[in-house]
Amino acid sequence: MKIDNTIETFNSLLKRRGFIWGPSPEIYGGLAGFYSYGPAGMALKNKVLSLFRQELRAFGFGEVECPTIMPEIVWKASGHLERFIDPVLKCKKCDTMQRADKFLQDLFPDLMIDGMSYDKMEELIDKNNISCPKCDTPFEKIEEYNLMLKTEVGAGNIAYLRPETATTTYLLFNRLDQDARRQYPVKIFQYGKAYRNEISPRQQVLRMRAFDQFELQLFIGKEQEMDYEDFNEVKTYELPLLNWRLQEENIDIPNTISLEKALNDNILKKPAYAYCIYLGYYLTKILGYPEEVIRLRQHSPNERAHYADDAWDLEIKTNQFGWVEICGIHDRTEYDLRRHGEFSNQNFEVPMGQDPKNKEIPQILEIAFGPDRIIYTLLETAFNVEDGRINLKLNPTLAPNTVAVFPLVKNKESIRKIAIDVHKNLLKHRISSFFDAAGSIGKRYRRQDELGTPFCITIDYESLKDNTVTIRERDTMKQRRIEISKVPEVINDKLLNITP
RNA sequence: GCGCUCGUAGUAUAGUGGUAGAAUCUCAGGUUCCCAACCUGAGGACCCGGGUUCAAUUCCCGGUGGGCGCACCA
Repeated sequence: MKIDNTIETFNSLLKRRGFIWGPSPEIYGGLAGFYSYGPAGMALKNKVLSLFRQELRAFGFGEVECPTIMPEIVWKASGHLERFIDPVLKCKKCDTMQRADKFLQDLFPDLMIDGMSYDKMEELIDKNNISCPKCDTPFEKIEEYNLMLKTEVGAGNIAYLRPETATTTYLLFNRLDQDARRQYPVKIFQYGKAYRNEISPRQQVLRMRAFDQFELQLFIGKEQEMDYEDFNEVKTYELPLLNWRLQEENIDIPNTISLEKALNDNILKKPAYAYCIYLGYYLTKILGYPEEVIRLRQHSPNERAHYADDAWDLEIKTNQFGWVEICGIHDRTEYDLRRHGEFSNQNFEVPMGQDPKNKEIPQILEIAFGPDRIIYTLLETAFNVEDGRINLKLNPTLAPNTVAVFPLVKNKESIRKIAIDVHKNLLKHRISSFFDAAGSIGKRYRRQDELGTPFCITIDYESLKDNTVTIRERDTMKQRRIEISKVPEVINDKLLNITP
């Protein structure tokens, strides 16, 4: 097939090299919105997750894991049952579907549609003889479209697959409060699957019906939010911020300013929230995205989720899909804990300051990553074609294979033997090494370039004489000779120099 | 979900009312060796179901999946 610098070449690479396959199950024709990761994709994903876990330990976060299915009451309390079910109007004739509330709001800008009952909406439709905008046929009655996947647990207990991991983390609040010995902020993250019954999933893994979330939560006091110690360490960092007022003026170039200035200019309100924005940006940056493809975009007030007081998306610029949200940073206030306290009859007020009598429900700040979107955008931004050669310029620490080892020729037993020894020694040092003897040496280099392997070791005739091998770097294709005994050490050194 | 459009080896494609052709790929053997070389041999596909027909991968209908547009996107 043709190798050129196009999105088609990239899309076929994803499949050919075992990054992403689907929709799954492919042999049965596939189900829209479900994808599988191949070995290369999974290796990359695992390396991203490991890096995140390692970093978050350093930032003082603990990890939890909760069930992906929760009873109905949880989603009543969280507000998802109400907000994730959309009223829809279907035309009797042409089957066009409209979202009832939005449709009516557009027709009656002066009425307050939000919160109106379905009966009231029907009444409004009847009174005004509203019909399908396409074919002028009357609508069917309002139906519900539930974005949550419903299931039954045991006999007849209604439950839902979680539409986000965050809520399940909040349900542990009283445990976490004790576990952390009331040392606020309590910092917790959860990684796992979430499910949404998207009406029309498109854009590959960017909008799946079963997807990963990696969500960080800060449980924090109201006062602490405004006077947050850790913020001082990061306040001078400059971040590309595109606030909603800029967007309203049709400006889509972010303002790169320090967090301190953003607070002073009232773009951000709370130092602790600003810190979360920094943390989201930091975790994104260490994955190796170039600066120019990252921006932080604020939601306008009517774009925000039902629980959010402020919301910023961390977006990556892609060729295929434009700006893609890979992380959402939300100020969820005390909404979630208040609701779960109410619905479960628990008292979630805890003393947050010096005075044990002064109790409050903690605020929640959330940093929610979509690992699948990370994988896609990492691959797309790393994809390069240079003179007909595909080079996947992944961050070397994240590449599926760290090293590949080749015998220069496959039919010289002495050379092959050394190559296998070098390969095994690398594995012994727990360095991801891949052995390949098939095809010409050039072809083997190219195969690894397509996987983003940063280093290739080749054993040649000279190796037989002086115990040295060549190490070739992916981006420059330059090579130099090093001693066989030093191979793992050299690789580790190189990785260390690149690691953030 | 609606409309338009498309679905052929792993990948990207040609083509046909009488079951497919080249490329690349994969495997084996040979040869060469530091950037997709060459030779020999082999392997591999018409999205699913129904209909029309003597015969359907091809035509029709339905489903399903992709792309685009509309709607939706916590």
